[in-house]
Amino acid sequence: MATIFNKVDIVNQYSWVCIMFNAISIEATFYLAHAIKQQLGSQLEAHQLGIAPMHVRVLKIIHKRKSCTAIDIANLFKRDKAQITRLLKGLIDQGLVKKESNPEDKRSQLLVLTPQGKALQEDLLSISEQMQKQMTQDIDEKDLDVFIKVAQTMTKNLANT
Amino acid sequence: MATIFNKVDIVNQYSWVCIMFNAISIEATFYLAHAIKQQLGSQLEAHQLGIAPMHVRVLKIIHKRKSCTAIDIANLFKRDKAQITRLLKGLIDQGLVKKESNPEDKRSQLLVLTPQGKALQEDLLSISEQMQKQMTQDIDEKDLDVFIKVAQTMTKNLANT
DNA sequence: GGATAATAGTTGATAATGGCAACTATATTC
DNA sequence: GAATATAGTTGCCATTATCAACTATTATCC
Repeated sequence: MATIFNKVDIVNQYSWVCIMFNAISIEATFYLAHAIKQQLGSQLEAHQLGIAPMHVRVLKIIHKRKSCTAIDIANLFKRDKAQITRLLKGLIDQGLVKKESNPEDKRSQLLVLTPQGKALQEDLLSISEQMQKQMTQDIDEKDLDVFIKVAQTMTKNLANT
Repeated sequence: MATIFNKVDIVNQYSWVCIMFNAISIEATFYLAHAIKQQLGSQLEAHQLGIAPMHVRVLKIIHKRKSCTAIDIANLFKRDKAQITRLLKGLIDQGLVKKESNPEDKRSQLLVLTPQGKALQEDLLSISEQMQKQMTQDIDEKDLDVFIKVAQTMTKNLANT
């Protein structure tokens, strides 16, 4: 994983970007998303879980959503179904997910976690809770709530095209 | 570009993710980052500018930062210098950026926008202002400020490892 | 001033992410 | 029953991203 800068470096460089740029919320979002991805990647590597960040997100959906199909996941993540097919293949190859026939639609398969997948999901739950706790440290609960609501609204505003 | 869902779909699916997940701010960030990337990609394609989102961000840095070098950009974006070298090569190949020798360090080159690059940068400025305006529609100025500050804090918190 | 260590940038290799087009099998609509 | 739409797959390609090893140069140390 890449060298992670100490806080002074982050403060100085990030502040410069914020001062100099017009699209501050866009840049702030990109910075945060990149930092999350890097940290998640580091954690997955440190725990030697052998999966990538998008795999983690897919496993979560399968774990939580009943009667989950590939097109469900594609729709939830706004991704091309081809990409979801590939991500699922990787998880199936690693024995973490399996397909069951969908009694309601022969074209489609229901996705379920294997026992191994469920075990891994427990580890991932712990990791993401830990990350969430770390990144929200010293942030007011109300401010965090505003962050989530603003992010949600901006996502919707961008979809309105 | 992928089909962009209408608002009802986004509301329903996004709310489900928020309800079901534990790492809500992580998911909200990923959703927003993806939406921004897709919208930016669409705009770049619609305007037939022939560059990718990361190229846009690099051009902005070169435009704004005096005595800009590749390692500066790598540090600002927390990317591997190899990636920045490749991104710059693409921009140089397209005649948007050029290298000048750095009188202070023979290992290093100063990056400047060509007249063509400057012209493009004006278009990009307009596009990102437009996107910023669209995505921040109906959002209280104070809430937007909280969003940016919380994003900044979370980015720093993740760097603190 | 020379040896050693660190740095700026490049290249090779690889992985992760992402989308479009075309296809088959199946479901829906008219 | 024909036409249209959909779920999933595969081929192809692009974007993004990092690690390792390299060369040339700079900084540090003695």
